[in-house]
Amino acid sequence: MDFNIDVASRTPIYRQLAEQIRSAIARGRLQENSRLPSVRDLSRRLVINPNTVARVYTELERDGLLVTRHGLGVFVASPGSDLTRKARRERLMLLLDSFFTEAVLLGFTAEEVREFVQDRSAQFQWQAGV
Amino acid sequence: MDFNIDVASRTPIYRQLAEQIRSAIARGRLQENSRLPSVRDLSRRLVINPNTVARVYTELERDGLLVTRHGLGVFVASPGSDLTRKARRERLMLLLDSFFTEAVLLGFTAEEVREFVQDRSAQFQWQAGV
DNA sequence: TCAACTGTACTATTTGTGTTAGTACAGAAG
DNA sequence: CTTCTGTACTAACACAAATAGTACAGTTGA
Repeated sequence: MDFNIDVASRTPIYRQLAEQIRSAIARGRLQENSRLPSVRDLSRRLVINPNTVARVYTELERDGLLVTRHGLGVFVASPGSDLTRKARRERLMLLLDSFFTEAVLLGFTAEEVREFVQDRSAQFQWQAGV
Repeated sequence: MDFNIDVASRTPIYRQLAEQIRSAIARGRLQENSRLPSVRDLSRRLVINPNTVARVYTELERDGLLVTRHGLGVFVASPGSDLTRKARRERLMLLLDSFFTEAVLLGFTAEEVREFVQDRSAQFQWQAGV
Protein backbone atom coordinates (compact mmCIF):
# COMPACT_ATOMS: atom_id res chain seq x y z
CA MET A 1 0.00 0.00 0.00
CA ASP A 2 1.17 3.46 -0.84
CA PHE A 3 -0.28 6.27 1.21
CA ASN A 4 0.46 9.91 0.70
CA ILE A 5 0.02 12.86 2.99
CA ASP A 6 -0.36 16.49 2.05
CA VAL A 7 0.95 18.49 4.97
CA ALA A 8 -0.14 21.70 3.24
CA SER A 9 -3.76 20.56 3.30
CA ARG A 10 -6.13 22.00 5.87
CA THR A 11 -7.56 18.56 6.61
CA PRO A 12 -5.67 16.95 9.50
CA ILE A 13 -3.02 14.35 8.74
CA TYR A 14 -4.77 11.69 10.81
CA ARG A 15 -7.99 12.26 8.84
CA GLN A 16 -6.20 11.97 5.52
CA LEU A 17 -4.55 8.72 6.51
CA ALA A 18 -7.70 7.26 8.05
CA GLU A 19 -9.71 8.03 4.91
CA GLN A 20 -7.10 6.44 2.68
CA ILE A 21 -7.12 3.25 4.71
CA ARG A 22 -10.92 3.13 4.77
CA SER A 23 -11.02 3.67 1.05
CA ALA A 24 -8.41 0.98 0.39
CA ILE A 25 -10.43 -1.55 2.38
CA ALA A 26 -13.71 -0.59 0.70
CA ARG A 27 -12.14 -0.95 -2.74
CA GLY A 28 -10.57 -4.29 -1.89
CA ARG A 29 -7.03 -2.97 -2.25
CA LEU A 30 -6.47 -4.05 1.33
CA GLN A 31 -7.82 -7.54 1.87
CA GLU A 32 -9.02 -9.18 5.07
CA ASN A 33 -6.22 -10.31 7.39
CA SER A 34 -3.54 -8.50 5.44
CA ARG A 35 -1.05 -6.65 7.59
CA LEU A 36 -0.60 -2.89 7.64
CA PRO A 37 2.78 -1.17 7.98
CA SER A 38 4.06 -0.85 11.52
CA VAL A 39 3.49 2.43 13.30
CA ARG A 40 7.17 3.27 13.21
CA ASP A 41 7.69 2.19 9.61
CA LEU A 42 4.75 4.13 8.24
CA SER A 43 5.55 7.22 10.26
CA ARG A 44 9.09 7.18 8.86
CA ARG A 45 7.86 6.79 5.29
CA LEU A 46 5.26 9.56 5.57
CA VAL A 47 7.54 11.78 7.65
CA ILE A 48 4.95 12.21 10.35
CA ASN A 49 4.90 11.39 14.03
CA PRO A 50 4.45 7.76 15.16
CA ASN A 51 1.77 8.96 17.55
CA THR A 52 -0.29 10.23 14.67
CA VAL A 53 -0.20 6.85 12.93
CA ALA A 54 -1.00 5.06 16.17
CA ARG A 55 -3.95 7.36 16.64
CA VAL A 56 -5.32 6.41 13.24
CA TYR A 57 -4.93 2.69 13.88
CA THR A 58 -6.65 3.06 17.24
CA GLU A 59 -9.56 4.93 15.70
CA LEU A 60 -10.03 2.38 12.94
CA GLU A 61 -9.85 -0.46 15.41
CA ARG A 62 -12.56 1.21 17.46
CA ASP A 63 -14.64 1.27 14.26
CA GLY A 64 -14.06 -2.43 13.76
CA LEU A 65 -12.04 -2.08 10.56
CA LEU A 66 -8.69 -3.11 11.99
CA VAL A 67 -7.50 -5.62 14.58
CA THR A 68 -4.22 -5.23 16.40
CA ARG A 69 -2.27 -8.17 17.74
CA HIS A 70 0.16 -6.90 20.29
CA GLY A 71 3.73 -7.52 19.24
CA LEU A 72 2.64 -8.72 15.81
CA GLY A 73 1.13 -5.73 14.09
CA VAL A 74 -2.16 -4.35 12.83
CA PHE A 75 -4.38 -6.30 10.43
CA VAL A 76 -7.52 -5.76 8.40
CA ALA A 77 -10.47 -7.14 10.38
CA SER A 78 -13.23 -9.37 9.06
CA PRO A 79 -16.08 -7.36 7.58
CA GLY A 80 -19.21 -6.86 9.61
CA SER A 81 -20.43 -3.90 11.60
CA ASP A 82 -21.77 -4.27 15.12
CA LEU A 83 -24.27 -1.49 14.58
CA THR A 84 -27.95 -2.14 14.12
CA ARG A 85 -29.34 -1.89 10.63
CA LYS A 86 -31.21 1.25 11.59
CA ALA A 87 -28.07 2.95 12.91
CA ARG A 88 -26.07 1.96 9.85
CA ARG A 89 -28.78 3.26 7.57
CA GLU A 90 -29.01 6.59 9.37
CA ARG A 91 -25.28 7.04 9.18
CA LEU A 92 -25.25 6.38 5.47
CA MET A 93 -28.16 8.74 4.85
CA LEU A 94 -26.21 11.65 6.29
CA LEU A 95 -23.54 11.10 3.67
CA LEU A 96 -26.09 10.60 0.94
CA ASP A 97 -27.79 13.86 1.81
CA SER A 98 -24.55 15.81 1.74
CA PHE A 99 -23.76 14.23 -1.60
CA PHE A 100 -27.11 15.23 -3.05
CA THR A 101 -26.89 18.71 -1.56
CA GLU A 102 -23.55 19.32 -3.20
CA ALA A 103 -24.74 17.84 -6.47
CA VAL A 104 -27.73 20.20 -6.62
CA LEU A 105 -25.70 23.25 -5.63
CA LEU A 106 -23.10 22.44 -8.26
CA GLY A 107 -25.88 22.48 -10.82
CA PHE A 108 -25.96 18.83 -11.85
CA THR A 109 -29.20 17.27 -13.02
CA ALA A 110 -30.76 14.15 -11.55
CA GLU A 111 -29.88 12.25 -14.70
CA GLU A 112 -26.24 13.18 -14.54
CA VAL A 113 -26.01 12.15 -10.92
CA ARG A 114 -27.69 8.84 -11.60
CA GLU A 115 -25.08 8.18 -14.23
CA PHE A 116 -22.19 9.11 -11.92
CA VAL A 117 -23.50 6.73 -9.29
CA GLN A 118 -23.87 3.92 -11.78
CA ASP A 119 -20.38 4.31 -13.23
CA ARG A 120 -18.44 4.89 -10.05
CA SER A 121 -20.03 2.01 -8.20
CA ALA A 122 -17.90 -0.49 -10.11
CA GLN A 123 -14.74 0.62 -8.32
CA PHE A 124 -15.88 -0.76 -4.99
CA GLN A 125 -15.91 -4.22 -3.55
CA TRP A 126 -19.53 -4.75 -2.61
CA GLN A 127 -20.74 -7.44 -0.35
CA ALA A 128 -22.60 -10.17 -2.19
CA GLY A 129 -26.39 -9.85 -2.17
CA VAL A 130 -28.00 -11.43 0.89
CA MET B 1 -36.54 28.86 8.28
CA ASP B 2 -35.83 27.12 11.52
CA PHE B 3 -32.23 26.26 12.20
CA ASN B 4 -30.99 24.41 15.22
CA ILE B 5 -27.54 24.18 16.73
CA ASP B 6 -26.17 21.43 18.94
CA VAL B 7 -23.50 23.04 21.05
CA ALA B 8 -22.62 19.64 22.50
CA SER B 9 -21.68 18.36 19.05
CA ARG B 10 -18.02 18.04 18.11
CA THR B 11 -18.70 19.63 14.73
CA PRO B 12 -18.20 23.39 14.91
CA ILE B 13 -21.23 25.64 15.14
CA TYR B 14 -20.37 27.50 11.97
CA ARG B 15 -20.17 24.17 10.07
CA GLN B 16 -23.54 23.05 11.41
CA LEU B 17 -25.21 26.28 10.38
CA ALA B 18 -23.52 26.41 6.99
CA GLU B 19 -24.60 22.85 6.20
CA GLN B 20 -28.19 23.56 7.22
CA ILE B 21 -28.36 26.56 4.94
CA ARG B 22 -26.77 24.67 2.03
CA SER B 23 -29.22 21.84 2.57
CA ALA B 24 -32.21 24.18 2.74
CA ILE B 25 -31.25 25.76 -0.56
CA ALA B 26 -30.61 22.42 -2.25
CA ARG B 27 -34.00 21.13 -1.13
CA GLY B 28 -35.79 24.26 -2.23
CA ARG B 29 -36.86 25.22 1.26
CA LEU B 30 -34.99 28.46 0.75
CA GLN B 31 -35.88 29.93 -2.63
CA GLU B 32 -33.89 32.29 -4.79
CA ASN B 33 -33.93 35.92 -3.63
CA SER B 34 -35.54 35.09 -0.31
CA ARG B 35 -34.01 36.87 2.62
CA LEU B 36 -32.15 35.21 5.47
CA PRO B 37 -32.44 36.30 9.10
CA SER B 38 -30.17 39.19 10.05
CA VAL B 39 -26.89 38.36 11.72
CA ARG B 40 -28.06 39.80 15.03
CA ASP B 41 -31.50 38.23 14.89
CA LEU B 42 -30.28 34.74 14.08
CA SER B 43 -27.48 34.89 16.63
CA ARG B 44 -30.00 35.85 19.29
CA ARG B 45 -32.35 33.02 18.33
CA LEU B 46 -29.61 30.38 18.25
CA VAL B 47 -27.85 31.81 21.30
CA ILE B 48 -24.54 32.02 19.52
CA ASN B 49 -22.21 34.87 18.72
CA PRO B 50 -23.09 37.32 15.91
CA ASN B 51 -19.58 36.88 14.57
CA THR B 52 -20.19 33.20 14.04
CA VAL B 53 -23.30 33.86 11.96
CA ALA B 54 -21.50 36.56 9.99
CA ARG B 55 -18.68 34.12 9.30
CA VAL B 56 -21.13 31.59 7.87
CA TYR B 57 -22.80 34.18 5.63
CA THR B 58 -19.41 35.32 4.39
CA GLU B 59 -18.34 31.78 3.58
CA LEU B 60 -21.53 31.01 1.69
CA GLU B 61 -21.27 34.24 -0.23
CA ARG B 62 -17.75 33.31 -1.26
CA ASP B 63 -19.21 30.03 -2.54
CA GLY B 64 -21.78 31.93 -4.56
CA LEU B 65 -24.82 30.68 -2.63
CA LEU B 66 -25.69 33.94 -0.93
CA VAL B 67 -25.58 37.59 -1.87
CA THR B 68 -25.42 40.35 0.70
CA ARG B 69 -26.80 43.81 0.08
CA HIS B 70 -25.27 46.16 2.54
CA GLY B 71 -27.86 47.65 4.83
CA LEU B 72 -30.58 45.39 3.44
CA GLY B 73 -29.62 41.89 4.46
CA VAL B 74 -28.45 38.59 3.03
CA PHE B 75 -30.33 36.82 0.24
CA VAL B 76 -30.23 33.52 -1.61
CA ALA B 77 -28.27 34.00 -4.83
CA SER B 78 -29.26 32.84 -8.27
CA PRO B 79 -28.15 29.28 -8.96
CA GLY B 80 -25.08 28.73 -11.08
CA SER B 81 -21.53 27.86 -10.15
CA ASP B 82 -18.57 29.70 -11.62
CA LEU B 83 -16.44 26.55 -11.57
CA THR B 84 -15.62 24.64 -14.71
CA ARG B 85 -17.51 21.45 -15.35
CA LYS B 86 -14.36 19.43 -14.70
CA ALA B 87 -13.77 21.08 -11.32
CA ARG B 88 -17.40 20.62 -10.32
CA ARG B 89 -17.28 16.99 -11.31
CA GLU B 90 -14.10 16.31 -9.36
CA ARG B 91 -15.54 17.95 -6.29
CA LEU B 92 -18.66 15.84 -6.47
CA MET B 93 -16.69 12.63 -7.02
CA LEU B 94 -14.87 13.10 -3.72
CA LEU B 95 -18.21 13.06 -1.95
CA LEU B 96 -19.47 10.14 -4.01
CA ASP B 97 -16.38 8.10 -3.14
CA SER B 98 -16.73 8.74 0.57
CA PHE B 99 -20.39 7.77 0.33
CA PHE B 100 -19.56 4.51 -1.42
CA THR B 101 -16.69 3.78 0.97
CA GLU B 102 -18.97 4.15 3.96
CA ALA B 103 -21.67 2.09 2.30
CA VAL B 104 -19.31 -0.81 1.67
CA LEU B 105 -17.80 -0.67 5.14
CA LEU B 106 -21.25 -0.63 6.70
CA GLY B 107 -22.00 -3.84 4.83
CA PHE B 108 -24.64 -2.64 2.41
CA THR B 109 -25.01 -4.31 -0.97
CA ALA B 110 -24.92 -2.53 -4.30
CA GLU B 111 -28.63 -3.18 -4.72
CA GLU B 112 -29.52 -1.62 -1.40
CA VAL B 113 -27.47 1.47 -2.15
CA ARG B 114 -29.04 1.85 -5.56
CA GLU B 115 -32.42 1.82 -3.87
CA PHE B 116 -31.38 4.41 -1.28
CA VAL B 117 -30.16 6.72 -4.00
CA GLN B 118 -33.35 6.33 -5.98
CA ASP B 119 -35.65 7.02 -3.04
CA ARG B 120 -33.77 9.87 -1.42
CA SER B 121 -33.26 11.77 -4.64
CA ALA B 122 -36.87 12.93 -4.59
CA GLN B 123 -36.26 15.22 -1.63
CA PHE B 124 -34.05 17.55 -3.60
CA GLN B 125 -34.80 20.30 -6.04
CA TRP B 126 -32.88 19.29 -9.12
CA GLN B 127 -32.14 21.58 -11.97
CA ALA B 128 -34.19 20.77 -15.04
CA GLY B 129 -32.46 18.60 -17.62
CA VAL B 130 -30.43 20.60 -20.15
C1' DT C 1 -32.52 64.74 9.28
C1' DC C 2 -32.48 61.06 12.44
C1' DA C 3 -33.46 56.74 14.49
C1' DA C 4 -33.22 51.95 13.72
C1' DC C 5 -32.17 48.59 11.21
C1' DT C 6 -28.71 46.11 8.02
C1' DG C 7 -23.64 43.82 7.23
C1' DT C 8 -18.46 44.56 8.01
C1' DA C 9 -14.06 44.96 10.41
C1' DC C 10 -11.13 44.64 14.05
C1' DT C 11 -8.90 43.35 18.58
C1' DA C 12 -8.57 40.54 22.64
C1' DT C 13 -9.36 36.36 25.14
C1' DT C 14 -10.52 31.59 26.14
C1' DT C 15 -10.83 26.90 24.97
C1' DG C 16 -9.94 22.92 22.38
C1' DT C 17 -7.65 20.35 18.46
C1' DG C 18 -3.76 18.82 15.84
C1' DT C 19 0.94 17.66 15.84
C1' DT C 20 5.43 16.78 17.34
C1' DA C 21 8.79 15.09 20.73
C1' DG C 22 10.38 12.07 24.03
C1' DT C 23 10.23 8.38 27.22
C1' DA C 24 8.69 4.09 29.06
C1' DC C 25 6.22 -0.24 29.13
C1' DA C 26 4.61 -4.90 27.41
C1' DG C 27 3.80 -8.77 24.01
C1' DA C 28 5.94 -11.77 20.14
C1' DA C 29 9.59 -13.77 17.32
C1' DG C 30 13.98 -15.57 16.13
C1' DC D 1 18.26 -11.51 24.83
C1' DT D 2 17.81 -8.60 21.08
C1' DT D 3 14.59 -6.58 18.11
C1' DC D 4 10.66 -6.06 16.38
C1' DT D 5 5.58 -5.01 17.41
C1' DG D 6 1.66 -1.67 19.63
C1' DT D 7 0.41 1.17 23.90
C1' DA D 8 0.47 4.90 27.30
C1' DC D 9 1.71 9.06 28.99
C1' DT D 10 3.40 13.93 29.56
C1' DA D 11 4.96 18.30 27.70
C1' DA D 12 5.02 21.79 24.40
C1' DC D 13 3.72 24.51 20.45
C1' DA D 14 0.65 26.25 16.77
C1' DC D 15 -3.69 26.95 15.13
C1' DA D 16 -8.84 26.82 14.93
C1' DA D 17 -13.24 27.78 17.07
C1' DA D 18 -15.95 30.71 19.68
C1' DT D 19 -17.14 34.61 22.58
C1' DA D 20 -17.12 39.53 23.78
C1' DG D 21 -16.97 44.12 22.72
C1' DT D 22 -16.52 48.14 19.96
C1' DA D 23 -16.75 50.85 15.88
C1' DC D 24 -17.91 51.87 11.12
C1' DA D 25 -20.84 52.20 6.85
C1' DG D 26 -25.05 51.47 3.88
C1' DT D 27 -30.44 51.55 3.70
C1' DT D 28 -34.95 52.54 5.10
C1' DG D 29 -38.78 55.09 6.77
C1' DA D 30 -40.82 58.31 10.09
